[in-house]
Amino acid sequence: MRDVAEKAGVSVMAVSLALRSDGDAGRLAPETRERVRAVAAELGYVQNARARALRLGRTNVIGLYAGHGYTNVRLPFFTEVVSGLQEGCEQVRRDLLLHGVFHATSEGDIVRELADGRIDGLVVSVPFSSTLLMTLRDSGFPVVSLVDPQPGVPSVTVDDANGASQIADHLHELGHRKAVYVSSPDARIASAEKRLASFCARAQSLGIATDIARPVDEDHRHGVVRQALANGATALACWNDVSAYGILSQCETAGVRVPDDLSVTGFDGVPLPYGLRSDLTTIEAPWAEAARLAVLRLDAMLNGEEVPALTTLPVRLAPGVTTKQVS
Amino acid sequence: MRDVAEKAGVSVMAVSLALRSDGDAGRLAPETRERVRAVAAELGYVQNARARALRLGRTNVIGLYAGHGYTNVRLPFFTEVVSGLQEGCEQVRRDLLLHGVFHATSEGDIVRELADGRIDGLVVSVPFSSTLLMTLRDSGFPVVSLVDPQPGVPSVTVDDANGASQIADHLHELGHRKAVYVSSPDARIASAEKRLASFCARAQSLGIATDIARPVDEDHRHGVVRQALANGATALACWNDVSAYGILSQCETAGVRVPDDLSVTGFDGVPLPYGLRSDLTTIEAPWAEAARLAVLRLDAMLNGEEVPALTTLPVRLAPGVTTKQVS
DNA sequence: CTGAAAGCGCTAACAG
DNA sequence: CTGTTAGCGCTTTCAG
Repeated sequence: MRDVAEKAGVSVMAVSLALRSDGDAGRLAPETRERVRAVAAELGYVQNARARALRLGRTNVIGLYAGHGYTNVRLPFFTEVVSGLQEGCEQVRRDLLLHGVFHATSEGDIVRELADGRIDGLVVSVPFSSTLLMTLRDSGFPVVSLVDPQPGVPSVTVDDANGASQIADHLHELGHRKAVYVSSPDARIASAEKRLASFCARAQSLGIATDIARPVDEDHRHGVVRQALANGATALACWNDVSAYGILSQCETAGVRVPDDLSVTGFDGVPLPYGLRSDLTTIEAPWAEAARLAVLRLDAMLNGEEVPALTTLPVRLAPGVTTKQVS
Repeated sequence: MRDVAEKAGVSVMAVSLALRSDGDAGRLAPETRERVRAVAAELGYVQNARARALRLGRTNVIGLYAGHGYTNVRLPFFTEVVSGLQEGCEQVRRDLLLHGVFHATSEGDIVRELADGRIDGLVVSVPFSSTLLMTLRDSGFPVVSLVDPQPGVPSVTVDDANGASQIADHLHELGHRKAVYVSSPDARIASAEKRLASFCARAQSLGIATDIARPVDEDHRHGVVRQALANGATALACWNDVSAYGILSQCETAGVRVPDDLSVTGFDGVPLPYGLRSDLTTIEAPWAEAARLAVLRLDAMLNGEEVPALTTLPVRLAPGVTTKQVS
């Protein structure tokens, strides 16, 4: 920068001003400005992001925290989330940092890493209230919660209750009168419990008898399928697609035909790659859009704007071939 | 930091030393060190990454460049690549930056952004020689190329030639004597051309007559399928899985049965989500592993070590149900 | 409209 | 073994 200043016959200050993209445009004579820019281009000068970050107190980078360990983009759900974050980042001209270091370290270390200034703010996706998130929030670090609303943290989520109730409606229309709701083994997951409660409430009012299962592994899922059939259930409503595909896989090994012997539904509705059609009847939730909005919220916070405490996006039923009319 | 120093009754310097994780451990009395650490913990002090980055001249962050626009993690190929990069980053304790800003800007701006110090090095995945990459390389910026080897840049790739030749062998064993190779419409993609050349060479020596197609869109792919059947071809070998799934989709709309009427093969073999089995006969290429190695190479470069110019990973045939014996 | 000085928070040198 | 000095590259006062 000093080189540029010397060669252009101005002060370092002037160079700094001349290269400012939009801010204080009027402070420098257009002529000087252009001359400085020309010299800078000639010398191949690029502003140093590190120095800038230190001086300005921000990096224009936001991070993603999705629990200990790095985010598994192989899970379709996170593929969508990361895609949405990228879209949002492009929109607000920021970069996205995928943290790679907080595996197998203490929670204190993780907070330290997240709040050490390498990012300006964080999108958090943890399924239940975490002390880590609360620590971050209490320290005044800008955080937005995705998926599961967290107290005191602006959140973006989808309408779990409505989705679950749409599933109940769908099954009712198809004539199902006995179902099993396959929920998460971990009862702390807020969104899962919301779906469960909403499904059961709706099912009850529609006259669908509902059992609840919380399978923890493949064997257990196998048992759930057998038990359901033994009890005369005609449908299995799963709390998310991952769980639904697990059930489908067990049905296949057990020789249970879907949807002839049993109807199966999921929740999330993330598109498959390669344009492959998903056959699963599910609730399509706009996770990418939710993630994009989370970035916009975070950006607004960083700009000192007020942001809504909660944004809930609508979901819709996507009928597949895993549900059918009860004969 | 000054607060910590005062409270512990030492100089700022001592604090800096005490908090160093591994480096100069012996320079400070263990006792002082512990005292300082205790005070730091008490005050909730965290080192400022921005200041550190400026002073040390590095950020411990590496970036990914996969062409203009942000990397589409929805493409299974990039899902694998990003996963591999994450694994590598964890291993070398660095973060991964997904750039969000270089969409719709000039190439100069992109180079400026990539080389402005926000990242220490870059993993590049571009299918053919790009001036951007050469500019970066010539400026001495640490770069590793993934997928397509680039002159003067350490590269990690998979054995395209061997994979293509395995496909030819497979088709030959199944009795195919006439095939169409479905390549990329863009003849500049080095890996695609390598696969094409290797397939054709092997096919010829095995006595398989091979036509070449370079379909640009769905209509065109439709034509390729019809033409292939009209010409008596019994197999379509596609240069990658995306292209193969496109062909399969056209076969379906055209009422062409796979593999009864036509065998179809792909290349990449990326696993599908949800444990779904892919039915496509393809070449499994370890892209995640390649990406992980790319990070290790980059890290080695940044540590001033010598790195091999080219690393080629082996691939293997994964037979599916889209190929069968010619009757 | 432009320049000079001060400092963001940290660490590498050198003294003590 | 510890403290002092200087400076990474930039921008924000405050004078000119």
